[in-house]
Order: sequence, then C-alpha cells, then structure tokens
Amino acid sequence: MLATDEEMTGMAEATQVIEEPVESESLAPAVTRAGAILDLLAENPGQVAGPSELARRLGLPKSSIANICNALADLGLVRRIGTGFALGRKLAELGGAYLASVDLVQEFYEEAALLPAASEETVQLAVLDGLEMTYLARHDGRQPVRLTSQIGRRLPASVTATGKAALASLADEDLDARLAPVRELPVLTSRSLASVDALRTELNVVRDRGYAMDDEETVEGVVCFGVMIPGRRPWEGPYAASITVLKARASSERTSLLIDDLHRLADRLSDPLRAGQRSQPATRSSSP
Amino acid sequence: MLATDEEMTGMAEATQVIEEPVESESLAPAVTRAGAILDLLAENPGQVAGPSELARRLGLPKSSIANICNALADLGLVRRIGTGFALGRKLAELGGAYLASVDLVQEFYEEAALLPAASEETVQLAVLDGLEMTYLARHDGRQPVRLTSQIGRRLPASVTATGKAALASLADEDLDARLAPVRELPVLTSRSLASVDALRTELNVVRDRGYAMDDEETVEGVVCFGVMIPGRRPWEGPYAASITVLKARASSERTSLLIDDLHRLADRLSDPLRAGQRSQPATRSSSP
DNA sequence: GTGCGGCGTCCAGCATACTGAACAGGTGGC
DNA sequence: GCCACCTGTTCAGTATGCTGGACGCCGCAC
Repeated sequence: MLATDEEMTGMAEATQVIEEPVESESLAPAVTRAGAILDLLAENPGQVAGPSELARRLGLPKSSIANICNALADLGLVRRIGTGFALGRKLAELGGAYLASVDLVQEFYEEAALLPAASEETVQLAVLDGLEMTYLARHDGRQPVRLTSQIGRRLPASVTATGKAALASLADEDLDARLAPVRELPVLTSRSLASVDALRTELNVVRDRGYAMDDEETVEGVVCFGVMIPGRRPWEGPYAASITVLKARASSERTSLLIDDLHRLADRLSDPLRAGQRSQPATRSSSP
Repeated sequence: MLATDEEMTGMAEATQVIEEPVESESLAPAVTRAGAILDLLAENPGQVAGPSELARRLGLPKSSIANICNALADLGLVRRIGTGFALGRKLAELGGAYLASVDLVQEFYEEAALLPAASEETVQLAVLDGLEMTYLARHDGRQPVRLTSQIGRRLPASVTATGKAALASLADEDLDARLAPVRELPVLTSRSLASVDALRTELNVVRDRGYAMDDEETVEGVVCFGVMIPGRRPWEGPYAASITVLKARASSERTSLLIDDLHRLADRLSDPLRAGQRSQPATRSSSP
C-alpha cells in the first residue's frame, strides 16, 4: 500500500540510524515519537541523552525531538539533566496508577504475605501480553534472591513459569493465533525452550500437572513454579503467580509445600468473594 | 499574565468543563495533551473513558483526542476497553525503568530487609519534588499496615515524615524559595500543619532532634518517623526514608529501636561504599 | 416501532506544528 | 592559542496534523 521503503535512499549513506524510522503513519506523530523517546531512554535506565543523540538514534529531525522533549519535560515524564534528558518521576506516578487499576495487585500483596511457606520466598504476579509476561507485583521473601525481575519488566512467556502457566490456560485457537507468526523462541539460557513444538509439548505437561515450572530456563541456578490466575473481566488477559527459589534450595518436600501455597494463592485470587470472608457461597451451583 | 478566565464566556453556558483548557502554548501540543489524558485517566485508577468524555473534561476537540488516544493505544500507554481507554501496561514498564534508574531504590530494598527492628515494619523511600514527596519504594513488614502509600503516589511534604526530613535538610534560601508562593498548606487530618510558620517551627525541631515525625498528620491513628538521605548527584533532590506504625503500637522503647534503625539505614544509603563492607562502625553511639 | 440523544468515526480545509539550515556556545585535539 | 567538531537553540517556509461538522450506529424512553 504505502511506499515505506526506498524513502531514505538519498541520505542513507553513512548515517548510523540505530532504530528504524518507520513510524508508519500515525495521526498524532508527535505522540508516537514521544513514546519512542521514552522507550529509548528506558532501554538503559539511568542514561541521559541530548536531543542530538536521540534524533540520530531515532532517525528523526533534531528540532522536532527537541520540541517533544521539552513538552515531555514540562509534563514531568522526562527530567532535564544538564542539557540532556532522562526518565522522569511522573512515570512512577503513572505506573503506580496503572498497577492500582489492577485489582489483583492489591490482593496479591495481602494474600502472598499470608502464605505459610511461600511468604518466605519471592512470589511474583505477572500478566500475559502477546507472548510476553509483564511483571506487576513482587512479594520479597527473606531469602536473598535479589536477581528477580523488576516490577514492569517483560520477559518471554516461553522461558518463565508464569508465562507457561498463562499460555497453558489459553483456548487452543487463541494459542495457535499467538504462536502462528513465530519461527523460533527467544533463548536466555541453554535450557530455554527453543522451538514452538517443544513449547507445545511442555504446555501439555503443564495442563496435566496443574502447575508450570521454569527449570533454569530464565536464569542459571534459579527455578520457578507458576500457576495461572484468571482475569476478572473478559478483556483482561490471563495472569499468573510464581515462586522463585535457588535450585540448590529446592528440595522435593519444600517444593511441594510451595506448590500447595501457590494453588492456595490462585484460589483466593480467583474468587475474591470467598477469599477474605465468604459472602456469596453458591455462585456456580445450578438453580433449583 | 495569561487570560485564563473569561475565555469560555461564549460557550460556558451549560458545559461542564472539569479541567481548564489552558495548555498555554507548547511546541508539541499533541504531547502535552497526551500527558493530560494520562493524568486524567490516572486520577481514578481503573476508570475507562471514551474520546467524548475525555474531550469534554479537557475542553479539547473530540477528533484530536481520538487521534491522540489511538496513538497512545498503539504505544501501549493506554488500553482499549471496548470503545474507551484506560491506563496501559507500558506505564508499568516505564515506571519500573524510572525506578531502576534511581540507584537508591535497589539498595533501599536490600538494606531495609536487613534492619533488625525496622524490617518488621513498613519502610518507605521517597524523593522531594517541589513541596511534594514522591514515594519510590516500599518495604512491607509483617504488620498489617496496608494503608500505606502506593509506589508513585505523591503526598504533600508538610504532612509526611519523609517530607519534613527532606525539607529540613534544605539550605535556607532553597526552602524560602519553595515556600514563598505558598499561602496555606494542604490539610489531610486535624493534626496536619496548616500554616507555613508552624511548618518552619517544626523543621527547626526536626533539625535539632535528628529525625522527623508525622503524628497522625497524614492518616488518623498512624505515625511515621523519617530521616533525610542525601542525593548522590548534584541534581538529585533530597530523599528520605520513613517507618510507618500504628500509633497504638508505638511504644517509646520500640520507637527508639526503630529510629536507630532509620539512622542506620540512612548511613548505609548515604555512603554506599561503606554499606556492604562494615556493618556499623560506631557512627552514632558506642555499643554497650 | 419509533424518535431522540449520545456515542465513535470520517473527511476536507485551514491554521500550525514540523522541518532543515543557520546560529552561538562549549570542548578537546594538535 | 587556535581550529575543528559537536552541541543545543533559533527561525521562516511549508507540508501536514488539527479542527469542526457531518455521518452512521447503538441504547434508551416513550
């Protein structure tokens, strides 16, 4: 339809455009570009970049970027550091507001702290988005597993316990649609599932077993167990909770305690009415 | 300066423009408007609003808002819910990236968990921004104080222990500049400081005492203790850490333990090079 | 069934946000 | 000390994103 290629033939001589300037066509290009700027700054948290650098890396005019950056700075979405820009405080505010909009997050914190065994470990809540998991909440146990994901971080669903638990809960047609355009899966460690077929086989195991496992597929020496938590609204994708432990500490008896806790957590988060205090006893039974 | 009033005399008959359509003049209006949309959606987390409602509340053309919302949706900054929009997942990602860019946040989580007494309580980290504190991190203790601030939430500095600790650390001229345009302070409870004079007096107390206190000034029945933590870069505003406890549980002996921990935390976060190595080389008082 | 009011979307014309080059300030190399 | 390079900023012209009205749709009231 549109001639997006062959447009830079004139100037693409020795320029080092890192990002593609595609941007296709938005009816509000300034907004799209602002998003690209935030993404770029978020790639290496803490980095500060000036208008020139941003313009070069995005393949966009310097002036436009400067204008957008100034607008972003006025909003507090980015911060001026000298003449450059870095991520701003309002992002924490908006991120917190988004997390507050997910009812599950609040309840997750409360319920995770009450689990007899799992409350000692790192427990996380994530939501499926395409083929990636976005981590929404984290309960820190007493164990020094500090290499867990930051809140807001995204990881491939195929290498995480949360991701496998979420994918295993999808209807076949939904799963097929998501996997259709995929050739090979991202690989983080030598044990990551590399092929779609291997993933499908694994998902069948997850369905039968009732919980998912990440056996050093994300980080060497670290294992995770995950269970699915259904969304409460039709449009909310499947969530999942996981427990992260060092492989050396994952004895079989401890593991079974943790998985019991995980199922308990999922039950309480799946039916909030029954969790705190029973108020609607028979929702599912047939009417007389 | 700007004729903000009397501008809507023509159309302000029965229209209910909630927000002011000032927007002054930005060189990238679409970005400024996008920010206003996000702010509006963040006001009541979980709310979904269609283009018409957003346009009405912002006093802006419906078409423009629709275009901007579509761009925001493509970026993942907002989510389509039916025909409306709500905050999107990418906000969690960007918020997490911002928090990751603040070195203090990481270390805060590690050090807070190691405090002998305070690790049982709710410990928070915040940064001063104007006359408000933005909460950046929270360590959850075992006590069920669930009415603590969300990460990213902003509270007036004058009613919080973190805010008073941060303000008390400012140079006189800096403090004067921030307080100059202020007539009266925001009041959250009957004990909140209402006047600038009362705040100045309180800040002197904080300086002499070495820590700040919020005695039911933010929430009834809840007290907080706060200490300042200096920023590591010249441009980073002062940070502060606080401990939140129910007033009923704030015995004097427990309180003094907690305040010792707070000073310990501040010492370790102030000088990261010494934090990991030495535990506490008699910085404040000799051991018994 | 029917009319009404509200919604989200589409479209052409205009105002304006974007562009690219020129400017001034700062820095490092030789 | 000087030049060369890169920075961020400014400015006029023009392409283009923004505007307001019209359109089709849906849900509610009557």
